[in-house]
Amino acid sequence: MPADPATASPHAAAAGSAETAPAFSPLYRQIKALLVRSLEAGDWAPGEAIPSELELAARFRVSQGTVRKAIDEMAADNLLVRRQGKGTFVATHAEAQTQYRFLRLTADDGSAAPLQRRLLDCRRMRAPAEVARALALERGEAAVQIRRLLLAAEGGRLQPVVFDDVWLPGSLFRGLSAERLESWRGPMYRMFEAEFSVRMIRAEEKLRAVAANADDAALLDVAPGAPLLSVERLSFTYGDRPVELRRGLYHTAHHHYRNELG
Amino acid sequence: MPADPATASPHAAAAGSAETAPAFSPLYRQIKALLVRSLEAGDWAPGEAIPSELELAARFRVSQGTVRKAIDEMAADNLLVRRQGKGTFVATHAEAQTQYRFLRLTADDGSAAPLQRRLLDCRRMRAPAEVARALALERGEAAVQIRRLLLAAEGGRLQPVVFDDVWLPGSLFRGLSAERLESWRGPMYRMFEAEFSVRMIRAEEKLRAVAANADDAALLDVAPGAPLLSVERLSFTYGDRPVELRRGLYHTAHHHYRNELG
DNA sequence: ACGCATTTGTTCGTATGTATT
DNA sequence: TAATACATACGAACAAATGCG
Repeated sequence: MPADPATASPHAAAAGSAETAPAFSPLYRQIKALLVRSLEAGDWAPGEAIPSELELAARFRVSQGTVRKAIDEMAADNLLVRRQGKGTFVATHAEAQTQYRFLRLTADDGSAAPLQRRLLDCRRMRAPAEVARALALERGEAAVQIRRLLLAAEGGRLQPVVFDDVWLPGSLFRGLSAERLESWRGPMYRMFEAEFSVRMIRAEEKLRAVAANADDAALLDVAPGAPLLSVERLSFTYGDRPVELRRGLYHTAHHHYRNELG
Repeated sequence: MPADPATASPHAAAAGSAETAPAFSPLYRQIKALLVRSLEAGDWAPGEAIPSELELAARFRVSQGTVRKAIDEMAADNLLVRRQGKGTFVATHAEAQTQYRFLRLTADDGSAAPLQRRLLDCRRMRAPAEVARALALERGEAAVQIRRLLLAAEGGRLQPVVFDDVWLPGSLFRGLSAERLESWRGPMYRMFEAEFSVRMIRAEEKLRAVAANADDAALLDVAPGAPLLSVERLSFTYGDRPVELRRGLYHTAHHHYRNELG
């Protein structure tokens, strides 16, 4: 019989609490919870390999199969990436397949040319009420606002396609500045995890069609009133804590937002 | 040692073909392929239970664990639904959780009031070129066009929110008529699988913001030129065969399209 | 170039727990 | 209560991929 991995065996846990929602949790889920906590605590850096299944099994005093099932779920959650023969690695926003995991914009002609970035500004300020609410900040707490354009090369000319307005909790992103953003090569989310240890795990988006106002129209080089796709994104890190509010305006004349329904 | 489930053992299959893409496929994937073929052939109707894991294991001469892994993947693909203590069931577009599996429209206030349907017309005709291409039909082959509105009760009045323009292959939907659509209670996809044995497994959507033309504006009760969310959906059945092309126009003043990024 | 050790992937078998009827 | 079906957990063995000596 395996020793208990946490402070209570699954059966003791089941018998012990009689009122909470998850009154019982199978062993592999307890292992998963422990592993998630290790990820959260930064025990293993993004891109790094976690210990092998056998080692984890020994550490937790459970069978390899139980560890395997925990890791399976975490891989399905995009927290880990398995590579046969090599090991299991902490997921990153840097890898080829997941490079722009959260960007669903595609050119209508299917060309996968990466978009150019143009930073408009990056400022620290008190979070506006709406932002504070979304990010669960106190009234008047600091926030960072980033505004930028993404541009596509169309017929030789750079055309703006996306206007992003990003809000981050100031407390988590001390030292983030326009200069650091400018000098960073690679996806923004990669920078967040590498430089600020903030990992975007999951996001919820709300899409709607809106008419361009004068400012948006000027930025995106469209006529005022032109239809734009508004994408409001709330991104979460471990423990479903919201850590980014982003509002994107997409000019969808030659691009579209693709989605897969399963 | 288990007898081979198909006509060749995994190793024989691996040794046998030296040029095809999936030169080797693990046993549980071969089982999965067999089960998918059974679903496709209609061996078990939607909503019906498939044989138990132990029975399938005996039938295919493999262990229960191998069947289990095949079923696990099919459940992840939304082809099957597992229910502890009861059995494993063929997925349906009728169940509560999956009732409107493919409809991502949500009211801004979070109310989950179901939308009313209003059928505009249902006609058979030769498929237009664009539709024929999307559905892989021959030139001039028959198609069915359905047009309808979805309406929400807002402040006591019914307001149109979605205008759907649906195209189906005529050969698969013989006998589909406005009358049958009118009299059907429940999701359209549920009707398709129950009455025409066409199961929508998966879909790809392309979203963009467009300006309402005169006809759209009249149907959706908005001003001409108003921004609308265009959702172009291509739905697939088994074997990734396209069986529906749908273009929805969403009025997103009080509703939005929600999406989850993992 | 070859073989070996390591790590994940696959498959089997068995026992027991939990949910449903 | 008993039977059935899926869920969890263990253990063992071999296959496939990788990397190193």
